[in-house]
Amino acid sequence: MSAIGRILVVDDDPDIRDMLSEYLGLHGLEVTAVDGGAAMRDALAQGIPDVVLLDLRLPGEDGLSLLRYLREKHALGVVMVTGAGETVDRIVGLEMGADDYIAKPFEPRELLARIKSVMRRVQGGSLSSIQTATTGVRGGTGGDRVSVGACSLDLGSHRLFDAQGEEMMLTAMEFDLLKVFVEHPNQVLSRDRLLTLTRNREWEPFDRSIDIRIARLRRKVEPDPERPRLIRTVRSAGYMYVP
Amino acid sequence: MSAIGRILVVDDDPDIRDMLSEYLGLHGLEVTAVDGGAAMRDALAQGIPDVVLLDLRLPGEDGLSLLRYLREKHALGVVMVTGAGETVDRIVGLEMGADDYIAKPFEPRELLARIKSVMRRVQGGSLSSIQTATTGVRGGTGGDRVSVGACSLDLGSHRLFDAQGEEMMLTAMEFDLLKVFVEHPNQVLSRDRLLTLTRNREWEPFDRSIDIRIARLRRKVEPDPERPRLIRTVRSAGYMYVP
DNA sequence: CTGCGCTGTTACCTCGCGGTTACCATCGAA
DNA sequence: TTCGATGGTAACCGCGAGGTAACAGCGCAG
Repeated sequence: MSAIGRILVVDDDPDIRDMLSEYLGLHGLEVTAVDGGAAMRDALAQGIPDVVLLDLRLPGEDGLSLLRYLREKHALGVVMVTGAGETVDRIVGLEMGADDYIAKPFEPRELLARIKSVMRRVQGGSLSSIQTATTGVRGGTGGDRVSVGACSLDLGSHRLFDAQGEEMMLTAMEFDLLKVFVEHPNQVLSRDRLLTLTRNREWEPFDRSIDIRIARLRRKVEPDPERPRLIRTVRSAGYMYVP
Repeated sequence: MSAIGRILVVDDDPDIRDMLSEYLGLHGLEVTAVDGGAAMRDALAQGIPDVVLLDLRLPGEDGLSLLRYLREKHALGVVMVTGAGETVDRIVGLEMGADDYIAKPFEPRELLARIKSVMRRVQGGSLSSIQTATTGVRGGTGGDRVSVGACSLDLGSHRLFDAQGEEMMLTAMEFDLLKVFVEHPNQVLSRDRLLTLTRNREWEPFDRSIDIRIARLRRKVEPDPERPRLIRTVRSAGYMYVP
């Protein structure tokens, strides 16, 4: 399953960084961990996470000023972490604009819950259709339906239906790949890009896995897999989806 | 005499909590009062009320985000309380999905009236009532009947009947899980989501409890438990109910 | 206290997904 | 045409996700 969000951990203790990276990673978050303000700015230059987990007490530039910096420059969620005796600062931190707060030593599960809560708030408006929190019972309809050639793809239920309405079973990998294509029509996507977009890994030369994935996907969505029209091969460049 | 309904008061002011507990209690409501978001979640883990009375201005996680949380996780009524000068937020609160709204300082009688109104709507209408199990028999509502494959599920009495009308015994856990599925058809539900929706706890990696629950439920509702069709496995994503 | 039923944990097994390898087809440049 | 480069895919295989049996712990009724 795709990552539920990206988090940047800022803490000077390497043990804590390792622990959090592993724990949060296992729970489906994409984690980056750095040790201080300078490294944080570098990381932000690489990409903006949904949430920053920020230690209040840091050598050098302290957490509050980093918080102020984040609030000025970026629109993201911030969860502050403070040492044991520093609960007094709670009000200060929150008034500064942190979205939530947790004191060391913390229960990993509680931290996760708070992060998720902030993440929901952050992702709520901007990002792509995460389950819109409708009031009451949701209608029985699945998510968005997208037509793919003669087939129809249900993004909510991960299901593909052919022209006759018969369901074709898709594996997780096939769905991810097809989804990427649907989201990037008429663009040549390199193998590298395809691997990144399906959150798999980096591509290395002579990696044929993408080709296999394409072949397997074509067998399911192309009317005539021998002569593919939907998912085109662009020689020495990659593949392209043309609706 | 039995309580006419259960209400959870979330307010950081102890005086207000005391006052409301007494006043609403005297008027036949079963009241629980807590001081913030964390305590609210704890209280919800104990049992789901009919209505939550939610202060908009709270230290820490503010009322709006709690409202969003409630709307995502539970089917219950929400009445927002705001401070004097905050009437501007009315629209925001209601658009967020609060069922009603009242401004401090309020007349207790008016508050009670609004709560009762929301409570009627919640208890009478489409919203569920898991809590009937613990509070004993609530008005003998005929309970909605939902068909699940060849079976039929009575949401009011927590009973499941097979094609021949024979009753199949369901444990509490099995009912909760099945109910969640019925309320979210054709959606892939992650293990994490399933656990929170059944009011259990957070999920941690390698937690197999959900799998066991699924297996046990399948044995009861699937015509052929070997080849499940109703409750489908979505590899590396979760499970999905397809009616 | 005792027995019982519910529920989570552990452990083991199974199976299918997805990647690697290998070989062939095809394309493009000489 | 020839030859290297590129892509298609058949076949194999390792591993990890998921099913579930068996056990343990717990709450509860008697």
